[in-house]
Amino acid sequence: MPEKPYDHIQLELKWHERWENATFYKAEENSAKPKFYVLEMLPYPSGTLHIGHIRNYSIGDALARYKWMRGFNVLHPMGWDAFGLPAENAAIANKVPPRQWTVQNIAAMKKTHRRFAFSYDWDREVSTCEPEYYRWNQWFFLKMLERGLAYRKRALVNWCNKCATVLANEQVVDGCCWRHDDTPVEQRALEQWFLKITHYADALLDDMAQLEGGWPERVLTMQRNWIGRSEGTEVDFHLEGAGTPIRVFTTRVDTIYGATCVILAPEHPLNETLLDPALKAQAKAMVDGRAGRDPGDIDKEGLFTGHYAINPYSGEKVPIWIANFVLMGYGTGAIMAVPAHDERDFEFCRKYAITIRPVIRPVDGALAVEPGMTECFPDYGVVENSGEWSGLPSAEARRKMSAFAEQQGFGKAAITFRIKDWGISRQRYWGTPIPVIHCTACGVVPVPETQLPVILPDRIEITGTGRSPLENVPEFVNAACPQCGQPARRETDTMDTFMDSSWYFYRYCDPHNSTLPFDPAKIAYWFEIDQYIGGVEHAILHLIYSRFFTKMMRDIGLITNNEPARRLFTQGMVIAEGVKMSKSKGNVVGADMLAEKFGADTARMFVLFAAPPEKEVDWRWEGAEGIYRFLGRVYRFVTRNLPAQERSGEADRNVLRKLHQTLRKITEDFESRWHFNTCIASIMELVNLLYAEEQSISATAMAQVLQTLALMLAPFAPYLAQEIWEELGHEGPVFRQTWPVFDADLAKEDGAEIVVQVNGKVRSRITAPFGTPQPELQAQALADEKVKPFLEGKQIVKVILVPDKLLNIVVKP
RNA sequence: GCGGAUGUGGCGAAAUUGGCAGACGCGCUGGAUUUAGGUUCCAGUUCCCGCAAGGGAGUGUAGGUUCAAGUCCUAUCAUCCGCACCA
Repeated sequence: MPEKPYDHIQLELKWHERWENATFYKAEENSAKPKFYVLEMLPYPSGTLHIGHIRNYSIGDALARYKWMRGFNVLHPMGWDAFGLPAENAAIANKVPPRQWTVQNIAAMKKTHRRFAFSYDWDREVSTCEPEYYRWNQWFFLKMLERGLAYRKRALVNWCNKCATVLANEQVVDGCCWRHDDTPVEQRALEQWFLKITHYADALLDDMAQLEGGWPERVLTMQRNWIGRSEGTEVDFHLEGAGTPIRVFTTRVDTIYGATCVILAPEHPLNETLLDPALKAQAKAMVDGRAGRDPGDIDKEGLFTGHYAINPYSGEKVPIWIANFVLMGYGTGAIMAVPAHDERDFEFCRKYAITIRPVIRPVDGALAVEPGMTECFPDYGVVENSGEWSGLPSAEARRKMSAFAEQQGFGKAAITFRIKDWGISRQRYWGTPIPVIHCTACGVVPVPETQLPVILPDRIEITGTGRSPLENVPEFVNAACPQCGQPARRETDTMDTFMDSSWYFYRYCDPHNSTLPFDPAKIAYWFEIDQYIGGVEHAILHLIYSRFFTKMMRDIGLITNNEPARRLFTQGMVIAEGVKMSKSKGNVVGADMLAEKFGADTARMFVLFAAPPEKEVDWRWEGAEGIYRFLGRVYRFVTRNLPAQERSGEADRNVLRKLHQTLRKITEDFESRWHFNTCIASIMELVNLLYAEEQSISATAMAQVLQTLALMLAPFAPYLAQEIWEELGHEGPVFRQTWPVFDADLAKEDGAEIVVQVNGKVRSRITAPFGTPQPELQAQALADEKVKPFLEGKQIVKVILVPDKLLNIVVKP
């Protein structure tokens, strides 16, 4: 048959229509097959998919299709992280209600999704802004409230005056609001709802052992740092005279005899009673002065309070200072300064001429001498000049001195975490309403479960100024107290949208359940997620919240797994012609643009081909043309060889060998490292060989090759693979066929090609049967015309053989 | 400042365990097809010398280990990422 031109538009359109109502991406409910849950991070419905999304989904899609072909019952769902501030901003800018804006965007993006034919089970689609979904956010909130895992407290939050709202930490850029880069963010004390993630701090840290190997080390390290567990001692320094003692946290209680002052954070509550008005003002200025600034370029500043405290070990009287480098948010908000053994304390005490007293000497050295010290000695060593503790090694002193503090009642061993409880209150409209009611008589009353969901009202005016938009909706705000029935006020804050994404992947398992967030039996079947794929930018926030939710759900008794995902893969970014893509640069490569220019197959295959998936990809249009050419080459070759013609068959062995080598490579890569770039390259090599040998391939071999080629392409280029599958006379979806098995014997070379080196330099190559022993190879090599000149007049020192690979003759003059 | 990753042709990259550096693709050059352009097909393409055969050099830089180093070790530079007064 004459070859057909590769008309990707017609070809993709044809299958697009035929697949419109296809059911073959549905996960089976009761299956005898082993299950495989592959998940890509759900997108925010901004309105368009870009090349970065396409990369993420192409990786997941290739894996899902491969797993199907390997006989797994695959769950491959998709949804929308549909709440969030951009919808509100759009509402202000374009006067479009957030819901309408969001729903339109989802429709547009779903269309693009379908165009790319990603293999999702759309029946399980989840959109987090729908009451059927967010009611379970509220349900989880109530469960946490019952267990004391959700609580309300006054806390400092980031506040932007121009937005008149709280900002999340990640919306503070260089100390200013992300929307107003001329407006410094203020710290304001507000009543906020918190989730007690710190309750699970140890579990989150310890269970990382289960993730080792399955999650990127980088992500685990980032989480470990974020949780920031540190073991130390809390010690009370009593005030000289009366007053609440100052509790400090230190990891180096062994250095406490070297403590020459106590330093409080400028916002430490004790300052209220300790400071006179003038000093209070200075302390306040200190707090404001460091707000949002890069800690690296803030100079250490402090002031003496005029008060003294007593070191409980030595009985020594030390001055109490306030300094800007002591953080209220960590430990107890107060430290003992040991300038001789801590870099920051050293810098501070030098500046203010506070005594520096060495008390730790290096194990094999002498105690430093002051005055004259130019740097501190922060390492462990041997304790000196410390009363009864002198002579002990640091580690032992830490233990014994902690125990002593506890015995004497002025302190204890303590563990401090860097991670803080998760503040989830947002003074915004487009989010999940927090299901509580404020009653003047009963206080804060949870909305009863039976009254869920608390529906977010649609009729609302968003101006972008003033208070939370919900406060202006009387029919929302005014409610009866569930306890006493008297008129009360509904909470108008909504939840952080990270709530939504913390458990959506559970909902996929049972998306239409109206009595529970999901049926535990279904979770027991599908979980853990076998492969989660997404960007590394979520390493901390989303991925730590998700792990927290999983532990909370386990403790409620809903699930039995400890962790949400067994394996996590973080794909690299996509940049455009060397620079980061961004709306402001106008260089965002949109998915629809791609589909129009080259078709979905080319676009998704190119992002896989351009680099291994964990690396950054540089999008270049010319590069994509190469893939387009390749797909055309495949299609033309297949169509002109149908039906296969009887030819000599001289090349059969060669071609079949290459075929099985290719198959082996792709199979092994899917099972291990996912270097799809080299997988695609090896298919190209195969096709290049087919072009070269076209006239010498028998009909039998040709049929075999074409069929396997279609199957191998199925995970990467589903449209083309399907079209070929049909041209070959088959029915049904190609990606539901069985993945072909490679034949190790067919893949084997006929014999070994052995590189002959002289002093490590390649001089010749010889062929020999596999396993030829050294003496024979050596004889052959020594007789080789290309090798001889390099041996002349030289003495052979030794000969090294790497069996079936290489022979190195070492000579000297 | 601390921690991590990366550095290979004009470009994206490959080399999975110390054993042929540059697979595959882009771009470029030449040829065939075509009225021409495009498409398609074929060949060439790390650098230097050479008509060629061939030779020499070469994986950020400088050393080292080894018969053999892109790969291991030491130092150093650059880029990117993360953390950053965490007591």
